[in-house]
Amino acid sequence: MNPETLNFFEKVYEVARLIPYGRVTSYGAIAKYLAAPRSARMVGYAMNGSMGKDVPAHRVVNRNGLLTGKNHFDGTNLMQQLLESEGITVINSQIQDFDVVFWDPQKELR
DNA sequence: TTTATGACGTTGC
DNA sequence: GGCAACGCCATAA
Repeated sequence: MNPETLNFFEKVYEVARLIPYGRVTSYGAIAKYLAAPRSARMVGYAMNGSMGKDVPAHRVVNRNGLLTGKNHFDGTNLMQQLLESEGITVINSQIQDFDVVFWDPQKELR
């Protein structure tokens, strides 16, 4: 496997770990921060490999604020409960006030 | 090796 | 402003 690919995955995990409590971000934002805006899907795939690690994958959603990856968690609404326990309002796998809780790594970390 | 698929995003209608 | 289609790119079959 390419070293750069490993670095890409590691950077995804690193950024995900930096997400503040009660905040969320999108796959595209992370991909853009990693200078790979065309590889947003790979970010999602990386999260799949992050399961079992110290990565808050539940804080990463798509640009719509929709919990598209909730199926990859054990329970059907586990991801939603995790977010709600952090003070984020989630209704039917849809984050409310997404623009408020949204956390842009490129803007915050710069 | 080629084809299909997907935790996404952008563009066109 | 909402829905459909296309593009990207790594993994799986």
